[in-house]
Amino acid sequence: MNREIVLRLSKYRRLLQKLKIIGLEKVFSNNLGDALGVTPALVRKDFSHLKITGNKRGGYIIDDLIASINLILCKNHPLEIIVVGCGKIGTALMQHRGLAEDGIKVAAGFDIKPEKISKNSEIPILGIEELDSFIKNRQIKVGVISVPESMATSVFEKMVSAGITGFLNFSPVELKFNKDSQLFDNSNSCFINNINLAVEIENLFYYVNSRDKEEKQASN
Amino acid sequence: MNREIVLRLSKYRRLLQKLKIIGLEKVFSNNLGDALGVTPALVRKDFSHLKITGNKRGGYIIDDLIASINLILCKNHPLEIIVVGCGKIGTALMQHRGLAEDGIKVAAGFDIKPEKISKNSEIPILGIEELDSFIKNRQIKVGVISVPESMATSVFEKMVSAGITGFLNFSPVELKFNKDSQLFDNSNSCFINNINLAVEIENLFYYVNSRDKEEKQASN
DNA sequence: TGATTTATGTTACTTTCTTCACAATAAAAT
DNA sequence: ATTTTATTGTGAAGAAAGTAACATAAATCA
Repeated sequence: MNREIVLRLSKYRRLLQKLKIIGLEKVFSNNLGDALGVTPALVRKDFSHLKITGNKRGGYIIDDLIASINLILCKNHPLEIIVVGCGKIGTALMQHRGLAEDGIKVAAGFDIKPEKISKNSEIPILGIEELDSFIKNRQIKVGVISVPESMATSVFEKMVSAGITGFLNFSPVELKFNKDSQLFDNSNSCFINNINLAVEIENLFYYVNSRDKEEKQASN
Repeated sequence: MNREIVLRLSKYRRLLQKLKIIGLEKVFSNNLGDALGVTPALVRKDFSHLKITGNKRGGYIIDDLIASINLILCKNHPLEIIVVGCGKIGTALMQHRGLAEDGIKVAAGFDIKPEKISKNSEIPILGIEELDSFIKNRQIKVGVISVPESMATSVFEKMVSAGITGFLNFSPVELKFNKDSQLFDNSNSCFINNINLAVEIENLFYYVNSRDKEEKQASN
């Protein structure tokens, strides 16, 4: 399934939970569309695609929707991740309330610096040398990379070989899965979400400035 | 211009600077395509779209490419941003090396808690009450929102009315620019990049798990 | 100088995602 | 019971982004 649909599912889910708390029981494609800024037709198509069916003139039952989406997003058991690189961003992520609120648990952090290690914290921080065994023992599948640029590729390869298949990468290196590489056997492939904060901000500046330019032209 | 193209431009730029440091002078669409994981045709199309022209059989001159992209991305003057909400994520961002390395300067942070305020730090942290005047005086156009969910909308509206038009939003609220709202005059519109970390991780779990399911089916 | 090689620039194609539009149908109203 | 209303579900149209392919032209080589 398309990444965009899956992202929308997460957002529908968040919204539906809020509506439920408020006390609503049914919701229309129209409402969900407004909240997400998409057309109601797309909402209905998303649901139809997932075999979720509503009621003519009655909309969708919120509880049913949440249940269906939970099933698809595997939200019925806790989602365990690790964070590799406990610098500012890594630590911020480990302590981020939003994750826990959404049922995501950070099983451990890892760092190369001995002074960062604290095995008995609520979320333990372990040395890189324990990375491989931890991932294998706990069967961790998803990890965050928040190490400096120079370490990113080697950390990535360690994580892949230990069994991680989903990556959220905050290092500026554009990680990509190279099927041709000897390192990875073909049966494996992995999913990488590269978030480069500088690039995201640069991108905003482009649009802000291009709008300013347009306005200047328009005023001439 | 399409968001995807602009993101690729940032990535080309990063790469080109590295190639330049190594000592290269020319580069082929092929090289850039490999590095970014796209087809060479798309690289050429991107450049052609930007009126950047190469040399038949000779590829593109790296210096020229960098200069053209810098112009488009406004990288010839420092890009000043503010960070509103100096919790874990906000602070991590303010001190993030990657931003400075890419010519992005955090002009100030803002927080509601008096104990966080420190007007004389290298990057000052000011109270929310100074937000409006600071944005207006310094003509800041781009801001990061890293406040708790409950504050996000009100902070967003304050920033819009002070003149911010580009937003990187880490709060779980899906901010969107509502033209119909009385709050915003129609001549303004703004660019919002919502990054919901929990949603990004959920998304990875979906793919990781769906691959596992496929494998189980295949083995039956 | 002419042939050959190699990378660009661009047109046409393909694919993928979204919106439009409307038939189907369930609930509500009369 | 019949009509009206409101919302779903979906097939067809449209838009957008990326790929493939090839004519074009510069550089090299003979």
